[in-house]
Amino acid sequence: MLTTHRKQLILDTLKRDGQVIAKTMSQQFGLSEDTIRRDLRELAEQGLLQRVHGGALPASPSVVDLAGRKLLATDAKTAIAKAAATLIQPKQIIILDGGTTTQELVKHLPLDFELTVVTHSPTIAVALIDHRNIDVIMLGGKLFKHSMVNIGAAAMEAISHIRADIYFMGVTGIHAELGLSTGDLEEAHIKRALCAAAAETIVMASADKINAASRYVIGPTSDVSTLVTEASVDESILKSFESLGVSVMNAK
Amino acid sequence: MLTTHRKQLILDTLKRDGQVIAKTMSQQFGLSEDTIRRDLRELAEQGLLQRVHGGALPASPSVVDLAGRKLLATDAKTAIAKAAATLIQPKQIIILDGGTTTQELVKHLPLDFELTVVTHSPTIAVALIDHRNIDVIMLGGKLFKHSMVNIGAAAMEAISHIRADIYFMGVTGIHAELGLSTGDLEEAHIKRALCAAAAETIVMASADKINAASRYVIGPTSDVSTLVTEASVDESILKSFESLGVSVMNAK
DNA sequence: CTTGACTGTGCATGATATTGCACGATAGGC
DNA sequence: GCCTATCGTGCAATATCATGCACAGTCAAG
Repeated sequence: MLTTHRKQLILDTLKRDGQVIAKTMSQQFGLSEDTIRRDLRELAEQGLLQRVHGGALPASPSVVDLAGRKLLATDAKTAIAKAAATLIQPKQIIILDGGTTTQELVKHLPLDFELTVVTHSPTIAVALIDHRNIDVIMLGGKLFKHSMVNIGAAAMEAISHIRADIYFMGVTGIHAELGLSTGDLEEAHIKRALCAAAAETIVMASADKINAASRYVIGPTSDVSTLVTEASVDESILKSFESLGVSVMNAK
Repeated sequence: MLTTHRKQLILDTLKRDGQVIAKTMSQQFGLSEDTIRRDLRELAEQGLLQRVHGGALPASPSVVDLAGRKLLATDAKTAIAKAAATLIQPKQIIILDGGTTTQELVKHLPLDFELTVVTHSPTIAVALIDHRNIDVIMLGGKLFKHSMVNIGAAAMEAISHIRADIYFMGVTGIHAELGLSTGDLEEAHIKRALCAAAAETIVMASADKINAASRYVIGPTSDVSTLVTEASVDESILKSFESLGVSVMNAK
């Protein structure tokens, strides 16, 4: 048996069962555990799986995923969301991204505010339950649970029928030269499309997102009409955004 | 068993029951309480749970609870949902309506169940957050807050691209002669379309829905393959359903 | 055909992780 | 305040791991 073939079988087993146990594999192939361990080590180096004591798990660790799901908004996020909420006029049509900051924004809208909200996040839709005068338009698609937003072709198609006043975008990074970025390719596509579907785009970003860049680019920073951020951000950096045509709003 | 896997199961139990008891877990895994305690300690260090005397509690209030608590389910509904859950096979594609009963059904699916769920209800989508092996496809549309489901032309269009194994339908009334009915015209349209998009339709209905009729008709009762209901319903009425080709399942 | 470099494998060895038990400390019920 | 269940820590036994090395098979150059 080719080692490449064996490694493929290990990956297949991992995909099927969600885990691989070194001992079981060694028995199955009739080889020593050492050999399997070597395979696992090599596959781990290639990032194809995650090594644990006794065997291996899929590369994207679900435990980390659970750990990363912090729904707690910081004070800064609350302040930013509150400031951003003042930019909304009654009866407008606005697009809301998923994410904790937009979630906070919803909390700062009066319960009888008149508005139409377009969103691809079921979490946002649920958060708007009690706002009796807000019409919610949901964009469908495949739910990307990491960010709790719908993505994929169906989402893109749905966006193409939308024309909104404001798009409130959440980003992983906003950089004067490198532009807007996020951690997932599909999400980047969706955000780009939403940006195009709205007359203006407002980015809400806490200090750690400013002049940071992530893996996938959404578009140039000049696409943004207003950036809402914290007061603690360096003046000169904000100036560089303003020179790109972005009006900066400081939440205190 | 991998220790990582065991920890995952502990977290699953915690999510499902809202608490974990060290003694119970040790018996379940056939390990000493010391080992469980060690696991709990480590998980607590990662902030994934909160350690208490005798076991552990969730670290932060669950999103599922926040969304689900508002709608309280009766004992009958719980029993019906539990029975209905047994009709689902792994790796199937199922359509879930909105409503309290389907919400209950979600709670009875194991957290590692493999499934594709199509839904037009953001509430259901949010409830499926922790089911790591369930792919969620959301159908967009205009959110009808009364039932928390997406309706309208966009929803209809999205449905036309779907082909599922089972559709779990919630109804306001199921009547031997008057058929299936619901309180909103748009919803009736959607339900009709979803019914056509699935190989079989399962209706979950508590006693008060049986032989009741509402304003808008979804379709004939013969469209239903299985009716899941309570034991308290009159035998002769259930017989009348069976003569229409509906197989009746009694949740006790 | 022979030789030597290379690869895949299994085994030995010391290192590390996991587990169960013992024992004293602590918490919670009454 | 007492009693019991639970807890944390240290320790020993076992399982699993990484590393180095030996051996067999492959392949290509000489």
